[in-house]
Formats: sequence, C-alpha cells, structure tokens
Amino acid sequence: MKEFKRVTLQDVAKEAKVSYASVSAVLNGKDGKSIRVAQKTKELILECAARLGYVPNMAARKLKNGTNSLIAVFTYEQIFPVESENEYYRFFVGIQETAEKLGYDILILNNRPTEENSSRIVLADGAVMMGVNRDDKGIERLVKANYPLVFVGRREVSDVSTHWVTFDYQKVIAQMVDHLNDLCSARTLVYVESQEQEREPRKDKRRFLLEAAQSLGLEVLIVQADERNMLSLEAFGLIEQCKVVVFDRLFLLEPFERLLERKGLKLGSDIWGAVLEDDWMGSHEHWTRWSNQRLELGSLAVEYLSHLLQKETLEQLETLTPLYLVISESSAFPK
Amino acid sequence: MKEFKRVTLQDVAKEAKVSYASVSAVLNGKDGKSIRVAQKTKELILECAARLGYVPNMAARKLKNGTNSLIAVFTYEQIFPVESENEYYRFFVGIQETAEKLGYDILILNNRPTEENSSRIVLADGAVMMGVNRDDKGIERLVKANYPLVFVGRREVSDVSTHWVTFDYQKVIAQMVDHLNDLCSARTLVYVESQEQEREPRKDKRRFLLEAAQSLGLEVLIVQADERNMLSLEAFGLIEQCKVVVFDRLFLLEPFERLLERKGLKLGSDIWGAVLEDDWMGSHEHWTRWSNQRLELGSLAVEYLSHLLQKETLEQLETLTPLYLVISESSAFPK
DNA sequence: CTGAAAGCGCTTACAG
DNA sequence: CTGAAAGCGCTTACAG
Repeated sequence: MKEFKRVTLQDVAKEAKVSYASVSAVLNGKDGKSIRVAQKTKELILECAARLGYVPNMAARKLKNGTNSLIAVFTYEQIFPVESENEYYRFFVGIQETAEKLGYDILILNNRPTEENSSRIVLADGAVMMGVNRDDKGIERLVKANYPLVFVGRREVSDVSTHWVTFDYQKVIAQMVDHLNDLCSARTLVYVESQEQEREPRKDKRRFLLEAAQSLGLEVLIVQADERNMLSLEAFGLIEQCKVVVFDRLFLLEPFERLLERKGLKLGSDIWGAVLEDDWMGSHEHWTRWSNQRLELGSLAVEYLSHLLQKETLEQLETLTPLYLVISESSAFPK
Repeated sequence: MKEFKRVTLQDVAKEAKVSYASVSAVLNGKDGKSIRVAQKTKELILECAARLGYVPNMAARKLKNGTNSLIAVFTYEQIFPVESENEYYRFFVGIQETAEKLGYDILILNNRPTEENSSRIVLADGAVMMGVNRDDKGIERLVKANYPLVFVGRREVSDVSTHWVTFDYQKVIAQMVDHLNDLCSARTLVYVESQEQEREPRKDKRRFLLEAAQSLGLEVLIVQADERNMLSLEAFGLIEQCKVVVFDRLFLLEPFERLLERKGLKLGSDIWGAVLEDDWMGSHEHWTRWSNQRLELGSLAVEYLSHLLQKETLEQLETLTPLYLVISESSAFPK
C-alpha cells in the first residue's frame, strides 16, 4: 500500500522552480500586497499545484495564522437522535445557515467526554455550545482562558463572564401572565415545575413569572411534579381552585391532561393553562405557549461569535431573540 | 474584551522553571522513554499546567506528529435531517461506537461544497465517507494522493484503487432469488428500477440479480419506473403475467401497492415481490427484503480505516458485511 | 536526569 | 519582481 505523502508548498515550488513564498502568495490570492508575482509565474504555479494535487495543510495554516475560519459546534447531547424532532435541530439549522453566510465552516465535535475535548474544540477559531453542559472542567477552562465560546441559552461559569444569547423570556412571560389575568378573575395562579436540575434558563423563567405576576397583584403558588411528572392530589386540588396553571416544561402536560380527563374537567373552560416553552415537539398545539424561534437563536449565536472573532465591539449587539405569544385552546377566550 | 491568549508549553515551562521538553514529556505521559523527569518536577509541572489552564494546541501537535487520532466523517447529504429515520443514522452509530472503542475522536464536516473541503478533511488522520458522492474533484484528489479514505459502499474513482466496505449483496440476492423461485413456478421475473443515477451499488445489485437468476434458468425482464416512481401499464401487465417482481428501491413500493389495490390484486397471493434494500424506513415490514446491518457496516468502515492508519496489512481484512434475508408477507409461502 | 535544537508546513515582513 | 528567513507550538533524538 502506498503511503499518504502530502504534497507541500515546497514540492510545488520545486516543480515550478520558484521560491515557496511565491507559491503561497499565488495560492492564497495575496498577490499584490507585499508579494508580487508575474502573470506567467502565476499560471505556472497554479498548473503545478493542480497537477501535483496540492492540498493545503490546515494544521500548519492554523498554527501560523491562528485562524482557520472553522467554528466548532458542540453539545453534550446525542447528536444523531432517532426522534423525529430533535430538540436541537432548529438551532443547528440556524447555526449552519449563518455560518455559511458569514464564511465559516462548521466542525461538529461528537461528544466523547474527556479532558482532551477542550483541545479538540480549540482546533476551531471559536465555538457555539448548545444544550445543558455538564459541569465540565474543560469547558470551564476554555471560558476562563477567554476562548471565544458562545452558549445558546444563558450559562454562568463561576467568577468569569460568559458569552451567551438567549430568548427574551421576560417579555413573552409578561404577555402570557397578562393574558391569563385578562382571561379569568382568579387572583392566584399555580406554577408547576418539573424535577429537572436547576439551571439558568429555569431560574430565569421562574423569576420572570413571579415578577410579572407581582406587577399585576397576582399570587403564584409553586408546586413540584413528582419524578414521574405527575401532580399530587393536593397540587391538583389547588389548580382546581385557582383555575389557572402554568407549566415549565412540555412533558408535564400529558400526565396533567390525563388527570383532567379522569376528573371530567375540560382544558380551556374549566381550567386554563399555558406552558413556558415553544412547541418544539409539534404535538402541543392546543396549549398556549410561545413561538419556536430556535433557528433565529442559533443564527444569533453565530453572529455573536463572528463579532467576537473579528474583535468588533459587542456594545450594540443584541443578545436576545424575541419570542411571540401563541394563544391556543388551553387558554382561549370564551366565545 | 480580553483576548484569547493561549497558554503554551513555554508558559508552563517558565512557570515551573524547567525546560519545555520536560513539560511536553510529562503532559504526554512519555516519561520514561528518551526523556526522564523526577517525580517532584513532574508534580510541579502538572500543578502549573492545571493552574495556568494549559490547553494543548492540536494544530501544532498534528503538524509535528502527523496524527491526532481524529477521523473525519463526511457526507454530502444533509446531516441533521428532519425525517424520523435518517438513512445514515445507523451507519453513524456504528462509526461512532467503533471509533470510540478504537480510541479515535470524530470530526463531522458539515457539507459546504467547495474546493477547500479537502483541506478541511485532511485535518483528520483519515476519513469515512457515507453516501453518494457527487463527482467531487477534492475527494478525487485525496484518493489519488492516498489519503486514508474509506467509503461506506463501493465507490470507484478513475485510475486509482479505492478503499471501501460494503454489504454482501451477492449472497443475499442469490438467496432471495432462490426463495422466489421456490415460491412459484413462473420462469420469469420482473425487475423494476428507479430512475436514480447509476452508481456502483446499483450496478452491483443488478448484476448479482441477473447472475442468480441465470444460474436457476430464470429470465429477468428489466423495466424502469417513471420520474414519479410509477409503472407504465405495459410494465404492470408484465408483472401480472410473471407474478414475481423485484424492486431496487423502497420508494417504488408505495406507488406499486396503490396500483395493486386499484386493480384488486393482493400482494403475497396474486403477485409476489421483494425489494433489494433493508427496511431502514421502518415502514415496509410486510415486504421481503434483507436485514438492516448498517450499524455493522459503519463499524467495519472504521475498523478498516484503523488498519489503514496503523499501516497494518489489509490482506485478511473482510470488507463485506453479511446480510440476512427477511422473508415477509409480500412473498410468504402460501399456508 | 535535563536542556538546546531541529523540524513539521505554512505565512509574511523584509532584504535584495 | 523574487528569495531567504523567522516564527506559530509542539515533539523527540541527541548532547551534556
């Protein structure tokens, strides 16, 4: 078997009998700056490069330049999920489209959780990270070293400031609470939370909900679903009394609807409800929620990263993607 | 905004007040070979590296070593398809599992068709390519330069030998034809082909079918579906006469079944049929086909690549993944 | 046991 | 207009 012998600039230079500086200049279209090459030499060089099958060595280029127009997309979730609607799909589409538009290629590092991961990420000029990170020392180290890393969704790393873009939860949650308040005269609403690990987005959503309710003089009762995402009888009793319920996660809805059915209650007339997510699973259209802007957020993440990479000022860069309230049967106005 | 200042070996060496050769040795566990470092120095170095947040520069390492234990997975298809069952999913799982087992990380290059792509691939030590390649000059160049590239599915590149793994179509097709022959007394079968571009796997399947039929003294009539994957009336008439039909692609089956229904014919009793694919879409269980061994083939591709990379002999390496005939209603024996 | 030095392939400021 | 040279960060054979 023949070896993979890389054709280098040197080889091309020898073949064309010129210095390799000229070859580099021609092949990178840098002709005209500090280096100038005669038209004939140029053609000769291009011909030789093609004939020998020259493939530039990205590793060397990256080492010398510090950049390679590659951005890493990183997630700790499974990348190729079997589920029809991958939670990250729309983010990724936005990332991909925008990266292409801005002239970046994309490098997807498939998760193999190791300390080494960080050095792999660093092959790229910067990275976009989707999903909930485990408490990873490698990532933390990168952030602390000021590696250009943009999180999709707000993330904190102790002691250092992080770069992130996220949804404008505050505004849409205020609208949602307004709407629920208009809908019925109850002075109390029940907020049902899942048992998921406490992360920044979840904290944010709860805070915004409480603030919005307070500004309208509404009381909020917070209850937790159990590990099977079910409500206790007491919790359900509260909801029956208050008539208005807000869930933090989509997957809490189905168990709740089963419960409603068993009690003979009807969503949207006996009980009003909403959920603090978009309908990314495509199967909760009858719930009041917000619009799916995941593509837009992915896109924004890349724009933000691009600013970082070009050392442009971030002052006037927006970091929030607006969300739109989608009012549906679960909290529709009575006809 | 602070710059991303990379912490280098030099920085660590300065901090620990040792030469950077020692740092390199310690950090790579190479202590003991041509370089030996005292236990105390070792601990000091590790402590300094951790404190400064040293992240090895993969680009430099790759440039020096020529390897970085990264393999690229490359495909021209959309990588994050919305469809529930991605055609490449099972291949990818096999690739991923085996790469992990053999100590490789995986780098997914998202397709942006450019000449530059080839230099991006070459960041990795080798590559596995899934799916039908367009006639890409970059890929051709890599193959000609002996870059370690394994195709999933047989692929030819003019003038040079390629590395590929594929399914053992020959054996399973022979079994399938045997089965169809046992099933009914017809001496002729109809082979329906799609209008897809002619590629190696398709040529192979056709050839194996013809050979298998010939060895049993069966005649094969080849017909083409139209651009909407429909059969002409004449073609359908032939099938009605011969009673046995084989399709090359899954997507031809639904239009055919609609036609059958319209004619009041029943698959598996009036007409027998089979398809030269596995049921990767999960919705053709009632068709005689072969088993889905995509995971196994992805796995094999990585094993093959690993042999290439370690310059082991390829002599005794199997390149075929066996397929198993799955007999189903479309050609079941009458009860 | 430790350090100085060469070299991987490239880019670019600089000298001729 | 063209070439020689330094240097990006790393590894490793070799000298001390």
